[in-house]
Formats: sequence, structure tokens, C-alpha cells
Amino acid sequence: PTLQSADLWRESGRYDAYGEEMLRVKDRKEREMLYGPTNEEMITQIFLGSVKSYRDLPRTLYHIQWKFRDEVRPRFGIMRGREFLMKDAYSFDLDEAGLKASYEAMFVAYLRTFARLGLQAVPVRAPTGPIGGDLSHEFHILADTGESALFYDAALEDVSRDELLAADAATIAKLTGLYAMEEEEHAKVAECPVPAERLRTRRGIEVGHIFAFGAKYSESMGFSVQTGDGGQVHPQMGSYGIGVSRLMGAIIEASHDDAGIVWPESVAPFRVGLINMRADDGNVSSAADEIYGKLADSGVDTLYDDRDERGGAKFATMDLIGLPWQLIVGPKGLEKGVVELKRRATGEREELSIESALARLTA
RNA sequence: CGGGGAGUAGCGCAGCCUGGUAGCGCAUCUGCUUUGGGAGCAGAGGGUCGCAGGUUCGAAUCCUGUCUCCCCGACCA
Repeated sequence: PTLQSADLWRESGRYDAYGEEMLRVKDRKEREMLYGPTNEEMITQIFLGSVKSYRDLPRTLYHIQWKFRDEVRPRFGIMRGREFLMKDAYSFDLDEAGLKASYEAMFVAYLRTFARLGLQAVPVRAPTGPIGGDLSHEFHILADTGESALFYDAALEDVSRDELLAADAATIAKLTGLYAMEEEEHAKVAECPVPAERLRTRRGIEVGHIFAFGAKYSESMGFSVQTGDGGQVHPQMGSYGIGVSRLMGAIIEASHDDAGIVWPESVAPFRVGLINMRADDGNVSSAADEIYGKLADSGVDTLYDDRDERGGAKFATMDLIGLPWQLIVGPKGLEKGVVELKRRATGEREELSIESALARLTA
């Protein structure tokens, strides 16, 4: 679904609304094609061809795929490009109650996802823009470098990680009930319901956006299913996106220090950075090689720095990369029969025997 | 599209106001020393100053034109 026919977008009625933002290309027959900026049309088309009965609903399809938008000004590297990786899901329900349930399930799934990534995400009620509908939330990661200013009820900060991970109907009601707006929308509010002492202003990076837009596309594209009583109904739809590539940038913005990245354990590309302090020393290298082999055998993702560099350069490089654990193997420690284990997030270091260091990392 | 700024060594910059023929840091090269927090010392190489005109005895510097890039805004995962 990367390349989509422009006619499909004209049929759905969204071509003009999205027009300027779409990257276009023509095929050999001069037919206009689009690089998908989001995929409501394609997914509805897929349903239209295969789903005919109310018995097939509710159903949600998702994929993770590169999206393309003709941004007016791409910038900030991975944060805003004309090409970005998006996780997008599309839900189909028989009625509005079903849509509400699907929407809330996704709302909770998003909160859990961000909590598991070690991030605090603020759900913000949002205008729906060219996608349409009347219910929508954006999820923002708080970071000083965020593109948008947020105004929200301080009570949102008090929701614990455990509460998010276990989010139930009560949590949803609480979170959707608390005030949170982007600056532009906040300015339109005649009277802010949050007392001044509880109103927080922080910058955020938008990493997710969910919409409930009802029958907008199922109607315009003529997608209906047969009901149990012999009638036809246009399914109620929602769409749900996370900017995966942007999220990587947002995580770094939210989790770093002067020395570099501090990857949360859940998304670190490797769990351990193994530093061979003296690649030119046979004893050190064979010890480090052996440790690397044992970590690999235990299924611990390990990045091994056995470059012929000075120790200081290796420390600096490993801090910059920001893996959760650093295991340092050098001549000084080996004389005493120990290696050094360092936790990147706190800088805390411990001297341990090789066996206990391995036990710690493979636990 | 509107508003700012910058083009000088591989990279990052100073010099420009007040013209006199280009300098600093990093990187590179050579040698010696060093080797657990991005090494030290000594020496060396490298630049049509974005481009085109003009003023002047003389232009990186002043004037005119032109090209390119960056930042802010509108957009948004």
C-alpha cells in the first residue's frame, strides 16, 4: 500500500483535504499515484473486497510501514522527515458503542506502550484535521525540545506507571477527563477549567495520534456489511498511529545526559556494552573474548568494543551509545580477578568476579 | 510564501567595521613518549576567501548583481 491510486483518494473525498501534503508520482500511462501519507483508503478498500457480514466485525488491521508526506519544512533529522516509519492501525465496528470500545482499547494500549518504553506520555485532546471525525487524542512525550507547548492538569503527572500498565475503564475515564490541550487549542478555550496552581505548561513531542471518525470513509467509499436483520450498515471506523522513527528521537530527547544517550532497557539496541580495555594484550583479549562468547550463549545482546583504541576513547564511545550496562575488562581488574560493571543511567560501578558479573547480566 | 542569518583549509570558526595579499581549534602526515575516562611534546602539509562584475596602486575586507545553504513561522506521526 505504499503507492496508491489518486483516484481512490478522490473517491473517499479526502484528495483535496490532503492534497498539498501528498507526494505524487505518475506512472507510464500518466496516471497519478500517491505515496501513502496514511492508509484509511487502502484499508477500507481491502475490507470492501472481503468483509461482507456483521459476523466479521469488529476487526482491526495494523501494519508498520514507511509513510511519505511533502512536509513544508523537513527538519530535526529523524524527528520530521518527508519519509517516516509509522505503526498504523484501523478498526472497524458495527456501531458507535463498538467504535468507542475499540478506541478506548487502543487508548489504553498506547498508554501501556509508552509506559513500557519508560516514557511519560500525556494524552491530549486534539482537533481531527484532514482525517475527520470528532474524537481524537494525541500522545506527547514531555521534552524541552518538543515542537508544541502543552497545557494540562497536574493530576496527569500523578498517574503512576503501574496504574498505566494496568489501565482499566476507571483509568481511561480519569485520563480522558483530565484537561490537556495543545497551545493553539488551549487559546481557544474561553475559560480554562483547571485552577492556576494545577495548570502545567511543558513542551511535548507528538509521537502518537488516534482518531474515531465513524462512517466517514465507509460511506464515501461505499463499504457496508449485512446485518443480522437483513439490512446494511456502514461500519464505524477509527485509526491509530505511532510515529516509530520519530519515537526513537523522542526517547533520546527524553533520556540523555551530557555524555550521550541513556537507552531505556526495553528499547536498548543491546543490553550490554563489553569493553576490552587492551585489545593489544593477549590475556585481556582472551578473557574478554571468552566473556563475549558466554554472554552470546546466554542470549544477552552484547556490543563488543575490541577496537585498538585508548581506554578513554572507548569509555566515551560507550557512554555516547548509551547501552544500559557496561562491562569493562582490563589488565588492572584481571590481576585482582575482577571485571567492572557500570550502570549507564546512574554511573554506578561495581567490581565483580567474572562469574558474578555474568550471573548478574544473564539473570 | 513571509521574516532572519551564513558562505574563508576535510570539519567548526576568527579576520571584514577602520583595504596592505589569510589565521585559530579539531582532523591529517612524520618522529619520540604514552596507553583505565576521547593522550603529550616537537615538527610538517593543506585555502582560486561561493560566483560574476565594479572601485582602488592594492580587495576576504568597500559597492552592485547572482547562486547556495541554514534558522524561525504556516504543516504534522
